Amino acid sequence: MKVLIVEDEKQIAESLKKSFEEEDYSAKICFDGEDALNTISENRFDIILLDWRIPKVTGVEVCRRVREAGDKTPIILLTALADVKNKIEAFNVGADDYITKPFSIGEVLARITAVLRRSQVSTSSIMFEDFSLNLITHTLHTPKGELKLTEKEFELLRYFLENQESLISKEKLCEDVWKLPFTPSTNIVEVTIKNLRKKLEEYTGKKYIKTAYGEGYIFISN
Amino acid sequence: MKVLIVEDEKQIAESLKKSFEEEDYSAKICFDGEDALNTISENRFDIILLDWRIPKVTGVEVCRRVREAGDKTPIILLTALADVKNKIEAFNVGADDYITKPFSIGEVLARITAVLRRSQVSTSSIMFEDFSLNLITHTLHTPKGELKLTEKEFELLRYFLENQESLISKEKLCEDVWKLPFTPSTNIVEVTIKNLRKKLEEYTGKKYIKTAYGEGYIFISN
DNA sequence: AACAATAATGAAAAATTTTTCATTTTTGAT
DNA sequence: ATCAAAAATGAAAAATTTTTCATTATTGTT
Repeated sequence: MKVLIVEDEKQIAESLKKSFEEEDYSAKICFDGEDALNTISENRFDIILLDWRIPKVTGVEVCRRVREAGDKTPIILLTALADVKNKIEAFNVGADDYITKPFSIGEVLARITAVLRRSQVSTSSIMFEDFSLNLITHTLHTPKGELKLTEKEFELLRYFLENQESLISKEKLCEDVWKLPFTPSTNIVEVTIKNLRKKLEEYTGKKYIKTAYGEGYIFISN
Repeated sequence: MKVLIVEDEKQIAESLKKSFEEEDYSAKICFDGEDALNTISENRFDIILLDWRIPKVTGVEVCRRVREAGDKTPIILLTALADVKNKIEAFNVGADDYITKPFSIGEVLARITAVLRRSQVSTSSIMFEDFSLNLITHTLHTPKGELKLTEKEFELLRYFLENQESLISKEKLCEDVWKLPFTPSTNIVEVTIKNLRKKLEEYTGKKYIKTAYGEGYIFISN
């Protein structure tokens, strides 16, 4: 889980960061709106915590521009004022939630969970670079056309997309994708990875699944 | 498509009803909030158009109670005032959209389409009576437990759930579920229906798929 | 009641998917 | 460079799903 914290008050930012890291989230801090926009355009985050009053470009403006660019990363706006007008503006501008300062860490974590749950339920497909995976039809949409994946290939790819850029061991894949309680004596994972790789490369021309010798696999764009 | 119109101004209600019927929607009218609540609890609608100012129980209150009862039928609130406060209240109370009077029929139809599209995308499962079908995992959840359907069974059941209580010919099923352009020389439909019926009855004890001899099938609760 | 048309069914065949297995290739360490 | 461990691969086997087929049951009409 990658969180971006956009907040100019160093104390608050650092304390949020620390709390997230205790939850095993990786957190990055931006201190102004300009920095935030650059960071967001270059990185993928699972959620963005965005303070309303930040230097250079306001939080609302950042949010508006992110949405304008077609980016649907969940955004929670942080504000000092508990004003309904602000609330409306926040939602109008495309934010997913709105938290009033002062807040407790617990509250922030709860809201994040809620927002993520909502945004996951409401997406019927997962986008990644030049392709998307439709979760309803199990179809892979690529520039070269679309194809239906088999059950296992679909489940594996979805798992990778939900855990992008993190190292996943073969054992973990067995547990989470195949629901097997322990390390397999077989090589089902390798075989399914081979087949998925073939289809992905055939349709996108890219090699997304890297192997980390002796450790596992990583789904990454480059 | 079943629409419920809750509106005490007879002229508006009748004109909406007429327009819907031209679009091949079936429309029912309630003239007050009490009537609306009873009707909603006894019938299933695809969408509810709910006027804000209606006798006995207000539209907002109707909306609130419907949601409190766990009913997620899309609701569009109609109001004479274009006030942001009302807008917030509408959404707080669980409405899916908000239209200000006076409105054109075209506007209402457009909003309905938008709301339905959104609500379809965001539901990850379809509920029906005592079971639900998870669209992501293709799992049928029943009081007696859950089971994963095969692809074809899943697609057939989903099609039935999306076209509840309407007569569907075998040819239509072939076209829409199997994507075959013409009447089959085979009985794939019958066979898949048999298997789906077996699973449904085994897990719910009920016979949902009725056959209309010489005409087709109907998915209905009774 | 008899009949023809339509639908339901069990079981086999065909097709597809998943898993296993034997072999080759790649990797990192010595 | 050599070696052993790990991963990739092609192809076969096993399992599952989909479709076909032959037969039986049901329905509406006469």
